[in-house]
Amino acid sequence: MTRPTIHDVARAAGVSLSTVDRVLNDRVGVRHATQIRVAQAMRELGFERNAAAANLARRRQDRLLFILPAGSNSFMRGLERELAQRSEAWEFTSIAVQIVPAFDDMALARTLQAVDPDATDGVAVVATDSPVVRAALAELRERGVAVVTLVSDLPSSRRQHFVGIDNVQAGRTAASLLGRFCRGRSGKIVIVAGSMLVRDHAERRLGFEQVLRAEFPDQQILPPLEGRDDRDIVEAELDRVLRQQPDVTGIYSLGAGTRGVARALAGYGAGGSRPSVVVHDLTPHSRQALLDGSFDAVIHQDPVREISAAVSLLQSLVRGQPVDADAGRIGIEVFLRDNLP
Amino acid sequence: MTRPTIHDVARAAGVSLSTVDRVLNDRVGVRHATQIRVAQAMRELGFERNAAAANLARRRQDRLLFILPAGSNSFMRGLERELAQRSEAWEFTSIAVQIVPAFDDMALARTLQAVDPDATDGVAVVATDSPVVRAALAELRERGVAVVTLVSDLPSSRRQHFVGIDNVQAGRTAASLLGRFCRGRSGKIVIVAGSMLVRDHAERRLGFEQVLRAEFPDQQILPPLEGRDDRDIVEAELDRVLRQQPDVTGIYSLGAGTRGVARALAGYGAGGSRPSVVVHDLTPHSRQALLDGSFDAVIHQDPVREISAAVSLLQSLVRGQPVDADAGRIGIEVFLRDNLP
DNA sequence: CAGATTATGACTTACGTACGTCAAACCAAA
DNA sequence: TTTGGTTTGACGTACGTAAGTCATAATCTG
Repeated sequence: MTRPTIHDVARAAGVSLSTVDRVLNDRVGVRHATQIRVAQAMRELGFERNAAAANLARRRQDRLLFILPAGSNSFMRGLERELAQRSEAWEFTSIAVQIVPAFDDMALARTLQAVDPDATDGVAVVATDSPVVRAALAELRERGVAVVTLVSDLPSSRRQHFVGIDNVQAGRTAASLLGRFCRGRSGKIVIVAGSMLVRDHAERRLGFEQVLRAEFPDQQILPPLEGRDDRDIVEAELDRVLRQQPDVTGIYSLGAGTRGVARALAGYGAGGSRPSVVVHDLTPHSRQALLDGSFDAVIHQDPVREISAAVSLLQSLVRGQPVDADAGRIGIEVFLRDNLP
Repeated sequence: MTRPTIHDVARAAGVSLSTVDRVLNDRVGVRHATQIRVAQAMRELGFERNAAAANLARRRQDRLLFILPAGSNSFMRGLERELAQRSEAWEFTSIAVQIVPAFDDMALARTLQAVDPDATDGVAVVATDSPVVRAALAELRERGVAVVTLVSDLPSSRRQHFVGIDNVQAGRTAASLLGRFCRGRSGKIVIVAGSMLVRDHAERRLGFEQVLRAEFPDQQILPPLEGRDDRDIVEAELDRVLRQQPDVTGIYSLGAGTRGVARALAGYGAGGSRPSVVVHDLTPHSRQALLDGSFDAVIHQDPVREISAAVSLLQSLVRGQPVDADAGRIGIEVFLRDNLP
């Protein structure tokens, strides 16, 4: 009827509460045979540790730190807002946020070095890809701090997990959509990126070109524009290309210069002749562009899920609990005008 | 530093623990002025009730019941599996599942009448739209049981909330996709439904036709097939239509006969001339069809979110906590071959 | 102002687990 | 048998809140 407690386990296994506790929390001083007996009893009774009571008794607080890039990037600001709003939503966990200059690996490395291992149990970091960052991250792990990367990964570093979407898949998804949208109108496709030095952008481009080349060979991909996630640069560059190339059928914006894309397209009006447009990240601006029909689709990663996945993953790591290999994987969302949340 | 407790609140407000408890749990016997003082102190200290401790002390179990239709519908079986697997995942909540014949309003009404209000605090039901169901549901509410509808709504009934996707929006999304996929190839669009007597199917059709008529007027919508969610009927009917109408450019399957759609399309091979296909609900079969290229997109509702939204909504209702008006709204997901989870 | 009523305080027990201390029991080797 | 180590049990306190009892203080009623 009611859930079994450690008392029930103790009785069933014929041992004392202390021994059950020792087994449950991997403490030393239990003979192997006894361990087996207790584990057996737990299985038979279907015992599950009451997490509420456990957390209450263990008056530990997990202290987590999130390191995010500065700048006007709507997505990053969304993560920050989410962290601020829900910082009290996790039991027995305190969350700090630190903002560092964007695209600045030295600054990020310095910040990582300055993390106090005695005041921080785990770190989630939006990684800039660079050797100094890798080194600082490894050192942090040496000092016993759990580390996961967020949004943009740093593979073959000592980070324990990555939390975010699969950016190659995201690029492939964009190509599947845009290719279908442009079918029957062969022409040129423009890719608008932030910078190919950022890992997630490079991966998105890779996936996009894979699929478009293989499945929609009548579309020609132009060399990518690098807009540095700046709306003015993006607008100017894209405007130039659209003037030079009259037969652009599709635009894929894989970075954060979305407002620039919308402005460069303003000339087309509502006519059916404008290029099909797929961009990343749902923001007030991309939402508006979907609604007024200037964008066709938005590929999105949900900040809410991203944050909660990062928090629970770090909690598990810090508490030494086992974690799934793909625990940090966030789904890629596709929004059209009609399924906006 | 550490979170304030009721002790801190008591001290700050100059009252006893008992009084704080009385205020916190809306018990009688506190003068209004005192209430204000305590509430003020809570606000100033930023007090938040420790849910773990509260649940531990209040040894209540919320007893919830899920009523699902029988049959081979993959989506419903997915919900059932999810409930079975995670029935222990919610603290202080026990979950029971009851299966009733599908599309059978009398059976559903009888089941609702048989619910024991002394053993059940809340019910989530996949509603069949019918007066007897409405009546049984109203009666259940009279007897003090919280009720939400799941997946398929029953508006203007006494259910307190609906948990699921907005099915009109889902239909609109399908049309946005399919219309774009078929652009440049004007022709006929086939809608494959389960039954127009089921509310969610009717709503999806409505949304689909709205958008397709308004934005893609060169496509002609054929009268909907009613396949009763049966793969064999769907296959036969669709096969017949595809033979009679040579210029079908798109298919929208809004019910659960997905396997039948795949089989009817088998004749087309991998050529580019097959109709574009959008179906509902990600299942092993629709996933396979996406992967081998016979479907273009899947509109999905996530059973995991559906269940957890229903559980936490019912918990709030049962515990008398305030709930958001749109707390049960689940996002509409779009899957292509490349963003499959 | 007595008496009734209401508001408040003081205190207790309980929830299920963590964690510490101490002593007793057990076991193996000397 | 003694010694020294390991394993186990008995017990207590703590976590923050819920919920109860009972006494007393404050306030209202007539």
